Amino acid sequence: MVKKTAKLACMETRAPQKRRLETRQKLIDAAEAIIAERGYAGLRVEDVVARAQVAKGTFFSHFDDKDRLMALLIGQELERILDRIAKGPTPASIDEFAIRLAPLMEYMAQDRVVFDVVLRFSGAAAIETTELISLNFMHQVELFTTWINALRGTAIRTDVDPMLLAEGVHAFVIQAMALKFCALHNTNKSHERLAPYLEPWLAPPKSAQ
Amino acid sequence: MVKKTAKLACMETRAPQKRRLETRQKLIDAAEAIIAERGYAGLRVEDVVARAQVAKGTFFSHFDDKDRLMALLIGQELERILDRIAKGPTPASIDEFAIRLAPLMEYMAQDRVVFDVVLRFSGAAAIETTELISLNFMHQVELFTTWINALRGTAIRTDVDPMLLAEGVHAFVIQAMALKFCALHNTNKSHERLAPYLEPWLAPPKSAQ
Amino acid sequence: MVKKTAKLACMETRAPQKRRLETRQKLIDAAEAIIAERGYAGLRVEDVVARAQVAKGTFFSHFDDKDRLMALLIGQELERILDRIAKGPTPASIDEFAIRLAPLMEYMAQDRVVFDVVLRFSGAAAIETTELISLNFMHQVELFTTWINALRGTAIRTDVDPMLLAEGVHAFVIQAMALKFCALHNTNKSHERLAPYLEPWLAPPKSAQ
Amino acid sequence: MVKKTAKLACMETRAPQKRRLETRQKLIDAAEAIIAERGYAGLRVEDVVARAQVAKGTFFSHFDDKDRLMALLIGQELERILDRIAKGPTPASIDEFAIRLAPLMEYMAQDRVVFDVVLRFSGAAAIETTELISLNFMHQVELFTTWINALRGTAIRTDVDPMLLAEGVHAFVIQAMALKFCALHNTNKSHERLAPYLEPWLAPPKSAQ
DNA sequence: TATGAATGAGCGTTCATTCAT
DNA sequence: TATGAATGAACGCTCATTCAT
Repeated sequence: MVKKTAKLACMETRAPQKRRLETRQKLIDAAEAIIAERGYAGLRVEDVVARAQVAKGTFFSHFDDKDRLMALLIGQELERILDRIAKGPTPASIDEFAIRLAPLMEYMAQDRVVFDVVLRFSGAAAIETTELISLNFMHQVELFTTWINALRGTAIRTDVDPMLLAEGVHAFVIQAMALKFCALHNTNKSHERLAPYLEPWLAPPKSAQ
Repeated sequence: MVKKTAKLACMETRAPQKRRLETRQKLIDAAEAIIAERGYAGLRVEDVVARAQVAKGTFFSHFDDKDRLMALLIGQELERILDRIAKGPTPASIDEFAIRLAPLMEYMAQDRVVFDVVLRFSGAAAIETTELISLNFMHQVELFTTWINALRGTAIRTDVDPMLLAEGVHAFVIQAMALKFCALHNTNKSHERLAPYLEPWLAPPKSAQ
Repeated sequence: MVKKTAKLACMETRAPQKRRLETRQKLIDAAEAIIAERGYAGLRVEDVVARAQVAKGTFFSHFDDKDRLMALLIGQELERILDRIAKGPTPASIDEFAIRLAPLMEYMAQDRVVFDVVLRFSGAAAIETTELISLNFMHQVELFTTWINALRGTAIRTDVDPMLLAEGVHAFVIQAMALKFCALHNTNKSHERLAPYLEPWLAPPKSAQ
Repeated sequence: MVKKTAKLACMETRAPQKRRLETRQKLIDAAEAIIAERGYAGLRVEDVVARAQVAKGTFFSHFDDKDRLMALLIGQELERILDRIAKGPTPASIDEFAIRLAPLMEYMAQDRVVFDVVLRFSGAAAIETTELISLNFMHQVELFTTWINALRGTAIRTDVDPMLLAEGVHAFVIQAMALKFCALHNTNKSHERLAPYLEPWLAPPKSAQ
């Protein structure tokens, strides 16, 4: 799996030429079109290059890997979704918290392939922090922390560090996504899978045990 | 991908003959031996039948699929591990709770292949509840509930339904397993990934906010 | 392909028991039903025995071979068709001759499998004259000879032995059937493939060259 | 059975590169060598690629199918045989006509596999006229017509269109080939199977009935 | 840079036939 | 007799990736 001729990170590369960028975009466009038609699982390098009117080798001169392209595409989409969520109002309750996250979860759980890529690239492979998916995860925790701080003391408990709570939320999001693929817990709405856990996780303890 | 001559669920199938069961066991034994030697990723149908001294056609008359066999093997192993855990003493604290689950998590996270199969067969594909992995997940929740009930009122909060707590624990287990493949959260011990979340999740609320 | 324990032809076999005959008939019925549904190419031993509610081995205790069963089925059908043709009036012209043979040709050319079996069992394998298809071929030549004799001197030439002519006709029938599978000569009606050859073959020579 | 990524007929395919042609030839050569050693029935894809020192995938990127390769090989051989026949002198009699065709018939009837492939690819499957076997059949009729024209008026009748006669001859050739597999008519020499039919078919009518 | 031919290991499948019970 | 589990050799196919031009 290790690329033999990995480009050195420090290598001074002159600005990519216009033609190269165009080719890259053609490939991305082709891939997105195919995904729109056939889903992520239906994405095949062969089809991408055919659609982009480009040779197979060209693909691999632009993307190390098919998975790398997917990670890029998925990362972009995650950012778009998170942006849209961030632009909305801060949730006023825990329930709303869950609801606001629905689009993110829906997207991640839509497809086994997305799920796989998200997991793979959110972590291990992502030491180079250029990986969009990893960045997005950080953005998610940041957003959650903001929200938690806003509700802290009212709807949200104060006995746990907001950051840890945020990470926990993120964990629940991932888990709820994973459970999408698990019939045992499969209710229809993703936020309905999330909320039951969010409540005891975030709510302030009832006064008396 | 639909099996052409799938056996009808309602079909009168008389009990398999002794020889059939023996052959099945030979296949399973062969597969386990190969996995022990070369790991799950090194399992090849061709080797299994060679080792079991059985024809390839026989393999496919017993298991739909290589993945199906793996799901069976992994399911068995999960049961074995869970049994061992269940036989041990009830954990006395939340930390111990996490520690006791380590073997389960270690096994599930040992290998991407196991991880994949567990996820795939725990859920979607497992509408047929014959799937061992699904069953094992239920067993896990049962065990957790027992433990939670045992600690309820002392180490564990009483303001949340034990069953829901148990499901939450299971969710954290899965998530921690997933995070094994995620460098950002990758600490060495699996229970160390689990514990930070288990504490606020299970512990009784501190007396005053 | 040679059966190891072929039954000796001279073996005194007691009359088959009723149950055996019933099983045999169940198999034949099942096979015919499947052929009606899926064509000869779709006939699989597995399905036959399933439909007949009989074990696989039973099939082979009744028919040496799948092909043997097919030869039986096809032979029966050929006899039925030839009988129907023979019951009709003697053709009054060469064209009619061709037309009268259409049902036979249509049946034989309907399907590559039928074609194959007919060829195989009309000849080589058919040294045991019990083979229905071989017998049917003889019946065909007999019928043709009758017809040729009826028209001899009027519509049909007298300079060639009627028997040879009959064999030639049979040859043309087979050939026209074969040509069904050959696009170059593929006109719609089988008798239209036959007639052009029958005319110069059977017609009396025009008085003067 | 429909190829998933069948190349569109209209697709702009630039001329294949030299290397591709060489590989193709390697495959063909390997196949021919194997056939020479083990006969058509002994041709196995695995052996072909092994001998050609080429990957299995490569085979299928060159030929849809094992049968397709065979059709090519057989078509080539038929052309070679027909060329040799065409280079010889025009037959001087009907008997010679039959004799001259012997090599063609011998080749086609040598082997059930060849016979099958010839029939399958001469016809139905051969709508794409690229199929060599179909082309060869046309070439045969052309050659026969030339011969018939040469003998017309002396050894061959004038009351039937030469082209129709030629097609009839071709039909007889095919039929004689088919009858090779039919014991009832199985004389040793193929032209001896052909001649009896050729005589009344081609000869001028005797002066008086 | 771009090209596109080649790679290659293994999977899933087929199904008539055999044979021990 | 009937049973049905097992056989087994090959085929077709996949498709991301490599690499020489």
